Amino acid sequence: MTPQTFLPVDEQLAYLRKGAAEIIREEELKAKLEQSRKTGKPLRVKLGVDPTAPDIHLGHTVVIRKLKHFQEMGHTAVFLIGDFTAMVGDPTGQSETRPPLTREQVNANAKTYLEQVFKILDREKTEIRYNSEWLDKLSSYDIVRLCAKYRVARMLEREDFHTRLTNQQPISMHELLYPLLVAYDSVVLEADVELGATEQKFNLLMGREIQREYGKETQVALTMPILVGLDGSRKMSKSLGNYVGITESPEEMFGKMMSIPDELMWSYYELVTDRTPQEIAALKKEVTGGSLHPMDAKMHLAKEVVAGFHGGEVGNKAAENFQRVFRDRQAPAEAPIHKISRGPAKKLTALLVELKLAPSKTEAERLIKQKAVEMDGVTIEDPRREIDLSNPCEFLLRAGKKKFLRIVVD
RNA sequence: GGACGGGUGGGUGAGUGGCUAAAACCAGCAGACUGUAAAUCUGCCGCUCCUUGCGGGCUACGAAGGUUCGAAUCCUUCCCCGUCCA
Repeated sequence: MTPQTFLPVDEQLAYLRKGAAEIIREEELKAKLEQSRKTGKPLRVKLGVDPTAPDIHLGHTVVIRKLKHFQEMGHTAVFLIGDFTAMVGDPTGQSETRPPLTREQVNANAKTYLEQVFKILDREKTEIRYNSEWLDKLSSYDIVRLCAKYRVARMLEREDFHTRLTNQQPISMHELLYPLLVAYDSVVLEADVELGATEQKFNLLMGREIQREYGKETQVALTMPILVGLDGSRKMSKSLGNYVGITESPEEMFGKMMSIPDELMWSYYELVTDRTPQEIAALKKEVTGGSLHPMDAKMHLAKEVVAGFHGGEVGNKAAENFQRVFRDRQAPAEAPIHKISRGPAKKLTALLVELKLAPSKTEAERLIKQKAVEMDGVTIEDPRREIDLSNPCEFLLRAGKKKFLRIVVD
């Protein structure tokens, strides 16, 4: 590899620091950056992810985006798939032991994960590793030796273990192993920097200590804040349903972004866009000064996020569509089209379920009774309404605020 | 192994034989208002059928049996979780 030229350290640092919750220790990062600039050798930046779910959402992207920043600065992004540790289960922030995943689940998840990750990272420049590569090979002896390098009392200092202990909740032995294994990954990968969410702080710091124990240079721990979910209060997570999946359609994504509380948009600007801190500050000033409507500021945000995953053109379209539907209260320019073949008349309730606009007929009936269902802009009030499907036709069906479907009968 | 305590709808959690599809709260959904923000108000919030009715049926309170006209509630067995003692 040809020696690389890097931006001045201060410039790099300013960009890398953006949005970060904590850098431990910043002086070390600075020193490492200086060293790398001098030698032309990029830093190895580790981001470990456990493929515990098949889909990633905006919350996961915060830290991936930071890895991207390092990549943009010319450093080596090491994307570590914790295929082994996923089977152990990260106890971080868990109030209970996680059910372990099977190897098959983990592999399947890892695959879809990577596809999604490369919407952000540069595939060509990313080093992808799997920790089963080395963790699978550890002998019992190796594991005992690894365990010998850390003290129980210190392990139990962790907040999650501590609260579980005081709340008389169970902690399984293997959960104690998790932080050690993750730390060991850093030893093998010779990480200069490890990224993680704030809740990973303990694990990242542990990496430093274990690296030291194994005679390696210690990594810098850079933590990113947890992205708050759409509800504005709890962490973004799939199980809470307050998330934006990165494979979602532009319209859905846009709509979801617009539904976040106003105050939240600033942290979103910081954590899920590549805007510089100065730009964000300027924007914020405009809004507080009254020269920019908060909704417009939020629309910019939504547009950027959508554009990031679907392309700029699509972002603009999603914005236009949003204005059309919700500001001007018109039918969307392009609703997803659903074709159905001709047949006997069908009850609207059944149709709604079939089209997945309602989870059950009971629910569909409720929606109609609550005046939430429209056909071509006309509210349907009769839950017994039947839809004639005997002739080719086309209509726009709306269920609730957000769900539109253009039905084509042929 | 012993002694206790506990398992109720997405969550917390009431309910100790009929008035209970199961209080209350949270979450969720819809409508109004609006900027699909927040706040607020109203309604809904197991499934299904139709003649859409304060309608019928089915399923549901860890599991399986039993007692009873009737069980989330009583009995038996089992499973699971926690605490304390060893």
